[in-house]
Amino acid sequence: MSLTITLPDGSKKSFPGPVSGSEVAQSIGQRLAKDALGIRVDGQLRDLTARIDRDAAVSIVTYKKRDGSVDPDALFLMRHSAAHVMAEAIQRIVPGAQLVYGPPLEDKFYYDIRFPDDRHLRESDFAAIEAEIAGILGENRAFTRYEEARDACLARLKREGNKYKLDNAERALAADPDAKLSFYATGEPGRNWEDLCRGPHVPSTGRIGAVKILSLASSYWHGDENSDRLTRVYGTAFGSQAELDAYIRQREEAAARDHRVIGARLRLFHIDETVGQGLILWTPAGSIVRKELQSFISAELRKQGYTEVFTPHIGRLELYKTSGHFPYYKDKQFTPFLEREDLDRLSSSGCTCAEMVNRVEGVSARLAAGINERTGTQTITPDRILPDDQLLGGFMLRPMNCPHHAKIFGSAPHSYRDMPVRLAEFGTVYRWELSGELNGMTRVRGFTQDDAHLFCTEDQVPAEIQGCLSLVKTVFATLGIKDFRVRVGLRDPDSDKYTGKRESWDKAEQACRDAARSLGVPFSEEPGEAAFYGPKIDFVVKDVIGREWQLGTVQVDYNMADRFDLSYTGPDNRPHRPVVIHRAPFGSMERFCGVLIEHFAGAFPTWLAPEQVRVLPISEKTNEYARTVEDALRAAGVRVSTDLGNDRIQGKIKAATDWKIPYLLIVGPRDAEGRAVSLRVRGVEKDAGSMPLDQFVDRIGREIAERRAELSVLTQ
RNA sequence: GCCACCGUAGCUCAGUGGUAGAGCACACCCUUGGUAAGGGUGAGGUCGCGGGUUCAAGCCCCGCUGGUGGCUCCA
Repeated sequence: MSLTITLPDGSKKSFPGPVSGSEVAQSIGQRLAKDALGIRVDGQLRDLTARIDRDAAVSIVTYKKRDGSVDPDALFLMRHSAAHVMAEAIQRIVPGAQLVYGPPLEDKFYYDIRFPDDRHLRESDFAAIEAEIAGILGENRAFTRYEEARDACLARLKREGNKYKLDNAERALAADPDAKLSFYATGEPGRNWEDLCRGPHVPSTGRIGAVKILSLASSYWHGDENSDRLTRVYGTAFGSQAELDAYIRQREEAAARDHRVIGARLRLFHIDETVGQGLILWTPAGSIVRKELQSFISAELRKQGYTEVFTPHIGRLELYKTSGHFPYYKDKQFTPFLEREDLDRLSSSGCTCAEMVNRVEGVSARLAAGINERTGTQTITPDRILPDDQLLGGFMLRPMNCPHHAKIFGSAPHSYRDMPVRLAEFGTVYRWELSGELNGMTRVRGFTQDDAHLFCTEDQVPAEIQGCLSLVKTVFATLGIKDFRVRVGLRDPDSDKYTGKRESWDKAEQACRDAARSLGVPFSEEPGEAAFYGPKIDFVVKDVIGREWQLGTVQVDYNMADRFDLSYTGPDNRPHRPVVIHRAPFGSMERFCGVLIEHFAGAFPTWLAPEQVRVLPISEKTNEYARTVEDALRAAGVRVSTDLGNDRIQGKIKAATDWKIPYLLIVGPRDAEGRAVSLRVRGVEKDAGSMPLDQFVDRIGREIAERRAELSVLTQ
C-alpha cells in the first residue's frame, strides 16, 4: 500500500510503504538528512526514526530554519534529550537518585529527582555532572525508542521500585488506556541507561550542542506541598557553545535591568529588614513616580464618574467574618491583634493557645444565622458557632478593601437613579506571603491597590466592565505598555460551586469576553478560573527575567452584596441587590511601579521622571545664571536641580546621565548672554544645540502636561 | 514554608587562619574647564546576628536572620 507525503512547500512524494522520517529526509537530500533532528507529522513532533504509515504532511526539523532562525522544536528535542543525559550523569554521581519527571521548558529544562536522604545535590557537584554530560555527548549514543506492553511495563517499573515513574505510567494509562508506554535507551536497550519517556528525542547524544546546569530548587511531587519533596535540577541546552554563552550573557544583562537593581541605583525605593520583609519604603524619588501615576489614574477616574473615599488600614474581626475573609483565608493574612484586656483576662484564667485561637475564629449564632439566611447557603458551619461570652474580638490588618467600601455603600440609602456607585481608593492592604515568595516590589506583604468597587444594577454590568477596560487601555497606551496578555476567567460548566444566577453569569461572561476583545491584545478564555462569586478579567505582564506577574483584575461579584445585605431601591419601590465589580486594573502601586521601572529601564518619560531637568553650569562663572534657569523652570512646576560642583562639564554630564535625567541644560557664558540654554537630551550622545530659555520652559511644560511618552522638546 | 546559593564601606566587589582593601559615591583643597569621569587629600567598617573551634576567625563549625533563584508547561 503506497502512501503520499506532503512537504511544507506543498510538493508531494510517494512511497511504496511505511517510511521513517530519516528516509523521507534522505529522499529530499543528503544534507537535510544529515542535519535532521526530528520530524513533524501532521504538526506533531516525532523522532526522526518514527515510522509514517499513512498519508501525512511531514516536515523535517533541523536546528536552523530556512530563514536562519532556530527552530523552537529543535530546541525542544535537544533540551528534552539533554534532560535524559543529565539524569544519567547525576545517577552515576549519586547512586540511588530516583528520577521523577524531566520536561523541556521554553528556554531550559529540568529534572525532578528524589535524592537519598544522606546525599543531597549541591552546586559544587555541577562541574562533575557537566563533565559526565560532556562524556556522554562525546560517545554520541543513539536515542533508541522501544515500546513495551502495558502489563510488562508496569511490572518492570514495580520491580525497579521507583514509585514516581510507576505513577507517571499509571497516569498516562488513566488518561488513555490504549496508550503505548515507551522507553528511551541512551544507546542500546538493555546495555545503556534507559528512562520511561514519551519522547521524542534527537537521534543521538552527539546532536546536543552544549549543556549547562543552571540551578537547584526544591519542588513538590505533583506540585503538592503535602507530598514528597523533590530536588529540581535546572539546565539548558543549545546547538552550540556560542549560543549557550550568549544566553548566559543575556540573562546577566537582564539581571542588570531588574527593578531591584535599578530601584537601588536610582534610589526609588528601599526595603529594610528591620522594618520587615516585603514592606516597601518609598523614597522621595520613587514617591514622585508613584504620585504622578496616582494623579494620572485619579484624573481618568474622575472623568469616568468615580468618587474617591478614604478608609483605615484595619477593621474589626467581625467585619472580616461577615465578608468571609476570616478565617477562611487566614493563612494569607497577618495574625489578628487582640485587645490587651482580653489577653490579660485569658492568660490569668489559664486559657490555652489552642482555645484562644478557637475563640478568635468562632462566630456568634446571630452573625451565622444572618449570613446563612442572606446567602441562602450555609457558608458558616455549626462547628464555628460559639456562645457570645466565649467569643474574642480584636482587629485585623485588612487583606482587601472591599469590606470597608461595602460599609460605605451600606451607610446611606441608594436609589436605582443613583447607580452605579463607584467608590475608588488607593487602598493599602496587608497579606502574609510566604517568605520565599517575596520579591522586590513585585511580591510584597503590604501594598496599595488602585482599588474601586462599582455597585451597579445587573443591567449596568457590561458597561461598567467596558469602562474598566477602557481605563486600562488609556493608561497602558500612555505608558507604551503593549506586551501584556489578558486572561478571562470563566466558570467551570460542570461545577455547581458558583453563586449567582446562571443567566447573570452568562451575561457577565459575555461582557468580559467583549471587553477583553476591545483591548486588541491576545486574550485567553480559561474555564474554571472564575472565582466562585463571579467571572473576571486579569492582566498579566512579564518581567525582565521572563516571569509573569498579574497586574490588575476586574471581577464581577454576585456574593458580596448578599453577605453585607446591601440594597438599592428600584423603580418598583422595592429593595434590590446590587452587583459589585471589584477592579484594580493596575493591581498594586508597588508591583505596577516595579514593572514600570523595568519597562523603562529607569529612563522614565519626563512627566514621571523624579528629576526632569538638571542645569549644568560650565564653570562657577555661570553659577548665577544657572540659578536663574533653575528658578524659571521651578516656577513653571518642573522638577529641576543645578549641579554647582567643581567638576568639569564632562564630569557633570556623566553624573547626570547615571541618574537618567531626561534633559540636561548646559549653561556657559555664551548661553547666559542670550538667555539661552544648551540642550542635551537623554539617549542622544551629543550636543543637541541651543534654545531660548523661555522656549524650553514652554515646551517641556507642554510635554509634561500632555504626559508624552517621548522626549519632544526638540521636535515640538 | 521547602531546596540551593549568597551577605565585607552608601553602591560594585577583592580579601584560603596572623594589624580590614580597591573603584565609584561623599567631604575638603587645587583646578574655572563648552558636551559620557581633571588632580590631590580625607572621612567612612560591631566583615548580617549569636554561639563554638583556635594562641589567633571576615575566612573553619553550628544556629539564627536577611537576600536571590526555584517550588509542574502532568511520562
